[in-house]
Amino acid sequence: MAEEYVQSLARGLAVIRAFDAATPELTLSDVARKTELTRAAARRFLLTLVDLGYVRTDGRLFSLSPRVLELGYAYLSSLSLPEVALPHLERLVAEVHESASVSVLDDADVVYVARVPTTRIMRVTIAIGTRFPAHCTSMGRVLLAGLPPDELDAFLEGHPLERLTPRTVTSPVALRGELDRVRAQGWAMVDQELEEGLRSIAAPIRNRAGRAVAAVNLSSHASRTTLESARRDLLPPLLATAARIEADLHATSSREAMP
Amino acid sequence: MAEEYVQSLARGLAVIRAFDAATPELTLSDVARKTELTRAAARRFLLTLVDLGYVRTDGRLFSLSPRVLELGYAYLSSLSLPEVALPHLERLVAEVHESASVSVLDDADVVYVARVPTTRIMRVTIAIGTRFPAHCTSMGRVLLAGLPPDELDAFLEGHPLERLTPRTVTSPVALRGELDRVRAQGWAMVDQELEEGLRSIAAPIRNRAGRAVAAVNLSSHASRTTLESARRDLLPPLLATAARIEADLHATSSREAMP
DNA sequence: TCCAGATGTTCGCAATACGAACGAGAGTTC
DNA sequence: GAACTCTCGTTCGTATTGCGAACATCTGGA
Repeated sequence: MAEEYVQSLARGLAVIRAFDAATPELTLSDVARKTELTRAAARRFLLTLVDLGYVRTDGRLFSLSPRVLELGYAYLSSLSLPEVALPHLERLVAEVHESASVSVLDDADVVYVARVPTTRIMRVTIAIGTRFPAHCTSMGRVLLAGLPPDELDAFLEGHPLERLTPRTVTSPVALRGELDRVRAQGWAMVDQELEEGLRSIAAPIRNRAGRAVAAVNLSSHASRTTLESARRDLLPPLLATAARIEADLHATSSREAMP
Repeated sequence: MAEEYVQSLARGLAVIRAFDAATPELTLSDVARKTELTRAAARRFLLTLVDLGYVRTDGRLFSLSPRVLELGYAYLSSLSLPEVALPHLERLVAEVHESASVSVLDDADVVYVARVPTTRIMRVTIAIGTRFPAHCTSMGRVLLAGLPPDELDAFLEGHPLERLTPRTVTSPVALRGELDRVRAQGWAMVDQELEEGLRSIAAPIRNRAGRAVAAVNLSSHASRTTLESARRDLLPPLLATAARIEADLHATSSREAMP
């Protein structure tokens, strides 16, 4: 913990995060238990959030209000990438009829910042803000491949590679080999390492300095796309889309915060 | 301001909101100015947010980190509607080839909580969390039409109706007339009241008690859709989709926080 | 080089946020 | 019905957390 640390802000944010899919509505005491605060403290934070419009209550149960999206939206609106990328994703999807997404790297995860879905092929829904482990996703692979060597070393040392399916690459040596290949070919394909049946192919989006700062991908299901057809049919339009997004981002880069 | 109010939480959240499209990166002093805090206070909040991973800094400029999406994501993941609705939107878009969205009412705005875009037809990009004034949007119309009379009275008294285009309905009497029509026909069409050229058609999504708690819409451009063809070609699949979303929500309503 | 203005930082202390104790409600037992 | 126990939500005296006045540093202009 830093010296200059406002404990009340940290506690208040933990109260926001206490609401999730499993517990969308909570009593004051539930929140206190979940955040390990006293009931009096939880009450103060909840009442403050209600006053600010971020939380609603019927007098007993508390739940988040749509206004809390404003906080995440601040990030998206501060970043030109989603807005620039979305029309290109729309065009790509109209061409190949598979879901397309853009993500950035944050710690050990990729975080989705733009998406045009077609038909659902995963067990879980992907939305803006969804996070997956970088090591077993196609977009994560191109982003990791673009890290400077010291940052990649730090990543591998700091993050054990979790196994999600029998195919997940979990050894740092094997992953380095995969990333070498990604660097050589300029794109990544991941086959059922995140979820059984899920195939995806990704390309990097680079800034002016040539650093991969985001990734764009297409995802499909193993039942309708062979590895060969993905490379033949999906890769060319994907690479073209990445290039177009880059060109647009460079054209606007005098006013952007680029990841 | 309520008695039980944690000023530090409110201030910290204002710091998050200080970052936007116009100012994605800010110095400590910029943040202080923008939030009307002292530099010392702004510094403490920024350092706290950096420590929590929500803000990044190069030592001079601060910017939001993707992790801040987690705060908005808490709302989306706490609400079953987006997850239930998205597959239905995907199917609807595959059928009619126009962008489809779901939103909820929050104060005087509709807030987008799910979306499948096709081709962009508006000047601004719509993302999850985007807010538009309810009175001049098709989804806002069906949601306002579903308010109890006392709540609709309060809305009209508390919110002057802003004019966005020459066609925007800005008189409370005229809007009441529109809402009467919406109630009678069960859907709403809005023609270039939000933005020139934008046509959209919306249907309500109701909870078990019959209250319109969300809305689903299709949007198109005046250059490619007549009012007549929108009603003939888009309305039937839209209404069918609303019914399907409702059915699915009712099936899961034992575990949901429904708006 | 000097000065003024702007920026970032420190540390004594005031006021903000704290939680122990209280009040209220519900359920159980005698 | 009374008494007791447990859980929940709330209050208010005060401790400690967050405060900002003052200091330190940097930058640009004369």
